[in-house]
Amino acid sequence: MAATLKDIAREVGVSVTTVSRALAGYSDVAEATRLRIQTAAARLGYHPNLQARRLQKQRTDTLGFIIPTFGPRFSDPFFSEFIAGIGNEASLHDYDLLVSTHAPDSADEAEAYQRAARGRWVDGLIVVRTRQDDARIKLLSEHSFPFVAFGRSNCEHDFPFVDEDSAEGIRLLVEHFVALGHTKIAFIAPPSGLMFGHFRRQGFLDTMAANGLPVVPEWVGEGDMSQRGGAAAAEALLSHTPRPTAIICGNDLMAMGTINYIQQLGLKVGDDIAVAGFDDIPLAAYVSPSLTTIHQPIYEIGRRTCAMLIDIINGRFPENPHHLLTPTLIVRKSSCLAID
Amino acid sequence: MAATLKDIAREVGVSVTTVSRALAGYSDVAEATRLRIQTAAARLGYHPNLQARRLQKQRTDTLGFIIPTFGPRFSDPFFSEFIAGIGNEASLHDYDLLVSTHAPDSADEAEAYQRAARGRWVDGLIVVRTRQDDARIKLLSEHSFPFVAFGRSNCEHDFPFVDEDSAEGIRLLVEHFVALGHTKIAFIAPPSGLMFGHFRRQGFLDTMAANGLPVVPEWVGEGDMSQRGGAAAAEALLSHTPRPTAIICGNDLMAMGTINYIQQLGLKVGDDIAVAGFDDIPLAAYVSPSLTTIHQPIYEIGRRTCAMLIDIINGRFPENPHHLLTPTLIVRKSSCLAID
DNA sequence: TTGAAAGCGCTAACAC
DNA sequence: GTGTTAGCGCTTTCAA
Repeated sequence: MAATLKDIAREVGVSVTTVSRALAGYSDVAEATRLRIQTAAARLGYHPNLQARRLQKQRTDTLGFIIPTFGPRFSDPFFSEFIAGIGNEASLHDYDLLVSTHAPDSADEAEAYQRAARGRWVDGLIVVRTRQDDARIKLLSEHSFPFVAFGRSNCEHDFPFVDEDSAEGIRLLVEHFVALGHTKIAFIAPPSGLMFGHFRRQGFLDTMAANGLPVVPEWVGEGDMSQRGGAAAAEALLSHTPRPTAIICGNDLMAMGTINYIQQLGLKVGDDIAVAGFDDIPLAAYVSPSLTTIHQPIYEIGRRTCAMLIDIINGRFPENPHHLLTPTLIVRKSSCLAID
Repeated sequence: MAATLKDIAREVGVSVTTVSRALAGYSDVAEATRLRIQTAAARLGYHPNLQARRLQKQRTDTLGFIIPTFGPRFSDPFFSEFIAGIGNEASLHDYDLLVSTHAPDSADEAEAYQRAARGRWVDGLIVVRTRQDDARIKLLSEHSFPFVAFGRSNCEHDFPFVDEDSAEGIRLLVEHFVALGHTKIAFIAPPSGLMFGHFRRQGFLDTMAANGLPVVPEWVGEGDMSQRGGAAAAEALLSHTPRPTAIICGNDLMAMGTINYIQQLGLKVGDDIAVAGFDDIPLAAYVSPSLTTIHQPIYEIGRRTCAMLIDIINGRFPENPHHLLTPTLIVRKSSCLAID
């Protein structure tokens, strides 16, 4: 069906080897021969069989990204932004990107990582949403399989990562509210099994303490990172008296759920209750009121993570394999309608 | 490094052939032998080399999805939702999903499709955002390369697709506004090079005519599907007098940009000016005012597209290769604040 | 029930 | 400059 080197060789009357070298641009081929070969290749519509090349070269020129997602869908804008980053960086370096989704910590997921680490499925992996005692990191580290994580972890292995200083981000948010005069500040944390959930929660507790503010247990909730989860956590928080006057949410999606719930109560966000999120997803500026949040350059993080991985795969181990990015506070109306 | 069939064969003292058959579950292997082989395989941590298997089997068990995107990023939630659909369906059938991004109609994109069609890069492709005289469809059809499109086209080839009846969706929107008493209705169309842009525009013109309403040229704009594009088009529309009282946007993102611009003018969306979108992205319900729109079950469409492709790859050509889905109107506040 | 041999399409070491 | 040979790891006739 598709033309092979053999077809070209037969056509031109040379050996398969010569064709291979001519097309690969080796210098030890007579220009005349190369020309005839190139012509024939073009005429036959030759494209190399990638499987064959990969088997021979013992590399797939493919990167893997296993999305840890519960349920059938991921509506989390984080992933699309991140995929765009790694995808574009990968194609810049002629790598393909293989994407699949598996529930976090499922047998399914473990199997996928096994396959990657042992089956030459891909040349390297990108790991996101790092977890406490992350089994993925353990496995890959033990197999010395190339990978880069978005997120730190608490395991004994040292591994390359890009991460954002989540605790610092939360600190900015808390101090923003303190500066606005708030003292009754609530927090809706991401799941603490996730490392960034842990860091964000810790950042909240530390900054509250540093400012001499009390942490009311009823004002510290937890949500599953979705709008629905945010709304549910907000409902729980706000059913207690006295109410907090400000709510920091562990991510933007939960902040949107929170805003929605507050509005249902007939209260005014940014006036009666201040709200902030974390991530600065593209729509954060468009919801109403617009969302005060911490900017994470997800696209850029994706690119850097991917670039680092490609370096590692090609034996260029980075001098500094631990990138910790400094977050930026984005003040919008949800924290105070009067601002701006 | 990684264990191969040969390693197991040496270990157990049988031939590679026997190991292969034992592991593949063939019945012509003595149970005792199989057991020894399985034990050895487990102990050595054997995982088949996928490249080798693929080369031999002449199939990759991989599906390709080339995202047509301008610029460095795709913040369009459509893609993440769609990828989730195809990704999950693919993994259900043990297919991998290869994702890459290329600018529509670029040389780059053409090359990627060539590679797919001729280089045994993937077993089949999913094509989205079909275009007028779509070169991708032409190429794949001529090579009889398995693919399924999300969207129809105007080319001479007959090909399998899943699509939504965009014209019908717009009809629902126009008649919704007509029922609310609007007569001055504007439209911000998606690029007409895109087939759904064409259908949506046509749906608008037809329904306006059917209702005896004038189509004012200044009230028909076009945007690039982004918030920014929507805001720009809205600005152009609203600079004319008289102003329209309702604006139908070709997608939700543009509707959000439009809403934003209207609010900047100090006007009230759903009161001074009614706005509607198209797609029902997850956040449509969360923006303020919530967005009247046409629901497209993107996730489900992704799944069906993918399922159809897998059927085709495996020689099960569908009885009906043309799925046209009926859209649903979702009425929210942006079309009329008074409505629930 | 098992093994030998061939071949998927490509690359690379080595000879000529 | 070019060809011969071998081999990547696997599956699959075909014999034994």
